Amino acid sequence: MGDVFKALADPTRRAILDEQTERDGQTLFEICARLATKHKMASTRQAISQHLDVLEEAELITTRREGRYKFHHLNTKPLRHIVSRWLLEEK
Amino acid sequence: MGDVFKALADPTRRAILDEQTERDGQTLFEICARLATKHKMASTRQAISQHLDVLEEAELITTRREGRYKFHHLNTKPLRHIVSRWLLEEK
DNA sequence: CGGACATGCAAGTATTGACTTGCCCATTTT
DNA sequence: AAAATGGGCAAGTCAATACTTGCATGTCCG
Repeated sequence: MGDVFKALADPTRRAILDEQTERDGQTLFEICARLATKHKMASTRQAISQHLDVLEEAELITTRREGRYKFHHLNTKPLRHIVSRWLLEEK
Repeated sequence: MGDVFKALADPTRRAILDEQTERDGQTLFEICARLATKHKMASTRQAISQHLDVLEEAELITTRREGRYKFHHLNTKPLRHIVSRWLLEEK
């Protein structure tokens, strides 16, 4: 399994998570388009595809194939480890 | 200000935060010693010093000088941004 | 079937980041 | 004052990572 923290280290990947928060279940091309317009990030399809691989290995997103489409879904479970590791004593 | 997520991307820095959680207000040498023994991480003083710089820039630790000693204190506030960014809808 | 569409794979480049090495400064101790 | 102690600075090395480039595969639609 991949490293959740390393997956979060890249700003483009965090923008992808933001985008998935706003609209879950997007395809690669949708993510590309919305990153370019809404987040002003002009990354190539291949670059974003590799970012998605990293996020998937860290289990921050899950994927579902349907014909030639591949949909990406957000999974926030790994993020809760961060909370339980250092934020146990919430005020 | 530094990048909180990039600061968290390194396992040694995360171990430092763990160590500070257990015992707050340590000096550089104390951290070196305890990382070596309790966390089995044999890093040099300079390496750890640089990690502490990164953590301080990310405001995950604050420092307090006293004579020739410099004490390091944990600050979890930046971590709460993570929660508010993706974990708003807790089950 | 053939072309357009959505995605995957892999090698190469380039930048970032972790660590080393060597020396320096300030404070305390004797 | 001199040595010991705690920490800082800066250039260089090496490995990890982000991105590019080019081509390949599978699916849908006419």
